[in-house]
This record gives sequence, structure tokens and C-alpha cells, in this order.
Amino acid sequence: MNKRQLQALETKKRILNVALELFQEKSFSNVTVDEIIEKSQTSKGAFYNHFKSKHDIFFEKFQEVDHYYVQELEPQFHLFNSAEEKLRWFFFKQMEYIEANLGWDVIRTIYEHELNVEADSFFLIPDRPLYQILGKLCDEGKRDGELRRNLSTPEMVNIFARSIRGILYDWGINKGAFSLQNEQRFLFDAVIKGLKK
Amino acid sequence: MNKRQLQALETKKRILNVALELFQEKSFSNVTVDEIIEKSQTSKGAFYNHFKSKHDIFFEKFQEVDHYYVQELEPQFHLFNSAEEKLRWFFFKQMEYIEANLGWDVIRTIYEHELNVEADSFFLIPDRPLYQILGKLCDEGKRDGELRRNLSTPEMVNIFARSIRGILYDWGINKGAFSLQNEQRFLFDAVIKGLKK
DNA sequence: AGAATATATAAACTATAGTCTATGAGTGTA
DNA sequence: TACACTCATAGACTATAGTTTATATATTCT
Repeated sequence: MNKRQLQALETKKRILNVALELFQEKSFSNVTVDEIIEKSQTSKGAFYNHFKSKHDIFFEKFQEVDHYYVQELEPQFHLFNSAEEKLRWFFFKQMEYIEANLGWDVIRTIYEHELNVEADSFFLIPDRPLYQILGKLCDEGKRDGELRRNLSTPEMVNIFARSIRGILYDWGINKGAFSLQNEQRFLFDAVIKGLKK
Repeated sequence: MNKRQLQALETKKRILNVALELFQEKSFSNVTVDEIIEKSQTSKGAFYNHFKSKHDIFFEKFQEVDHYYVQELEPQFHLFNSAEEKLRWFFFKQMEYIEANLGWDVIRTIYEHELNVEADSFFLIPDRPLYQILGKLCDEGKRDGELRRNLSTPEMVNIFARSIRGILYDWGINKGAFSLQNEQRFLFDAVIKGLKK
């Protein structure tokens, strides 16, 4: 890494840190880009050189979720001996992680952005790790006779994905007023039970 | 109604019609307020006198949904003899109505707005007719021993509301790419089955 | 080493939703 | 009928996300 790249990285980090700090303090929508660049002693040019948009800052953070699923959760599936238990645990850990590490403002912002933007939708990438993991678990459940076979795997994955979206969206509009970790159980228990044989 | 009120109503109608026409043609986000006022021969003042925001135009339309539930659907519940059938039919008619009368751009816009705005959330009104109808059906199902009794009615209503949100949100980001009427069944069948005794 | 190139940054500019203020037509009253 | 009042409308103004262009400095090539 040469001097120039180093300085660019420094700038990016500075913007990112100041932005996250401000978002934490005042929430995403109450922070302006001008404020971020002023407080980080940079400029519009610098900001938009490093980030596609104001939303993009959270986007990077959000993408870590899938990384967490693959790196931390998937390797532990073997500890459970039914697809049902794996699914239950997976949803639990997922919501726990989101509540502890991202927070409602990140979720709210990402969910808003996804509704807004033409390209770059994260939710619509068909081979997003989340969907692959869910697909594998559904296949496994069907193979072992735990889950219904009259639904295709993509259909089942859709059901799960929409349930996740439903609860996270709700959490967002409620500004994190309920505990994701506690509430997730009601919805996912019902859905999983509904998909059993 | 005097001359003045009449003219105001005329202006409002003119703005509304032009706006809806333009939204239909180019979708909500590709239409500017300036365009609306130009094409309707009005002004910013007139526009914001009649509507709280650009989003507000769709909001009025969206609120009709609850009216439809109460006026058209609720009176027909007696035709079905179990809470389960009523719920199934209710979700079917709901999604059918939304698909036929509102369309994905309305849903997308409303869902975006709800994430955005501090006050005036429609989804968070606790005695919104939708929740009351769902509550009644849950109570009925529990009373008749169809539905689980280890969940409170508000908890069950939440599960349904989040499922609705999940599928509608998904429909929004997919720009109406799937048929709500057809797809709703997969999710709601599973949830209803999961909530049965 | 010096010229040519690439690129990070600065900052002016644009687009657009929403606010504010002035005006004049319509309404009600003495 | 004349006067005061109100309210719908016009349009200038503001806030803010995002774009464009210019510049200066680091890097690479000869």
C-alpha cells in the first residue's frame, strides 16, 4: 500500500467513524452529509468518492450479517440433530446478533434504502448466503421427513425470508421498542410448525 | 358548500388526479412535485395546502384498505364456520384487493413512508380496524378450541401483522414481480397451521 | 530526473421536497 | 354597500442529498 492509498484509507475511516458516531448519537435521518464532512474535516468530494450514498455507510455494516451467518453459525449446525432445531437456533442467533450489533436504526435505514433504490438491492441477490443456508436446511428437513414435501425449497425459503422481513420491518417502524430476541420466537415457532409434516 | 370551498375542492381534485395519473405512468419516485403542480396548473402553496407531503397522496388511497375490510369483508364472515376458514379467506381477499386496486408502487411508497416519518404512522395505530378484525378472529378461534391458547391475542395478531408486512414488503422491493394473490397462500397457510392447536 | 498520468480532495453547482410570506378574491357583518 | 377578515393560492426561499469540475499531489513511465 503506497502513500496515496494509505491517505485515502485514512480519509475513508475518518468519515466512517464520524458518521457512525453521529448516527449513534442522533439517528441516521437527523444527520446531514454536510455535518459529517464538516466534523471529519473532509469534503463532499471525499465523501462521495468513498461511499455511494449516505445509506451506503450502513450498507457495509449490514453486509457483515451474512458473513456472521456463514462464519459463525453454519459451522455449528452439526451440534443439532434435526433441521427444525437448526432452524430455530438459526433464527434465534440471527435476531440476537442484529439486536446486539446492528440496532434498529441500521435496520430501518437498510429497509428504507431497499425500497428506494433501483439497482444494488441486497435483498434480491438470489445467491445471498442467507438464502443458501435456508435452502440447505429446508432440503435437509424434507429429506429427513421433518418438513412438508408439497412445497418447493425456493417456496419455503421465501416463506422464511418474508417472515424475517416482516419482523425486522416491524422492529424498524417501532424503533426497536420490543426485544427482537424475545419476540422472534412467536413468529418463527408458528412458521416452522406450519411447515412441518 | 360556498364558492370558495368548491374551488378549493376542485383544486385538490385536480392535483390528485394529475398526480395519480403521473404516478401510474412513471411511478411515484420518478414524478416531482414541480411536475405535478405544473401539469395541474397550480402551485406549491396549493399542493401543500391540500396534502401534507408527496407521500400523503398515496396515504389517502391506502387508508381505503381498512374501509374495505370493515365494509366488505367483515359482514361476510358469517358465511364461514370456522375461524381458520375466515382467516384464510380474509388474507386471500385482502391480497386480492391490494393487488387489484392499489398496486406495488402504492405499497412500496407507503412502506417507505412508514419507515421515515416520526408522527402519523398508520401501522402503529393500535385500534386500526385490521388489528381489531384479526383480534376478533383469534379470540373466536381460541374460544372454539381451533387455535392455541398459550399465546395471547395481541401476540397472535402481531404474528399475522408481521406476516402481512413481510409479504407486502417483499412484493414492494420486487416491484410486484410475483402474484400476491397466488403467493399469499404459502405464507398464511403455514402461519395459520402453526397457530392451530 | 522530468513528463505524463491517475486520483483523492475541494468546492461550486443541481435537483427536489418542503416552508414561509405576501396577495387578492370571497365571505360575513354593520 | 363598504369594511374587516379568512383562507386558498402563488411563488420565492431553504435544506439537503447527490453531481460535476477543477486542482494538486502522488505515481509511473521514458
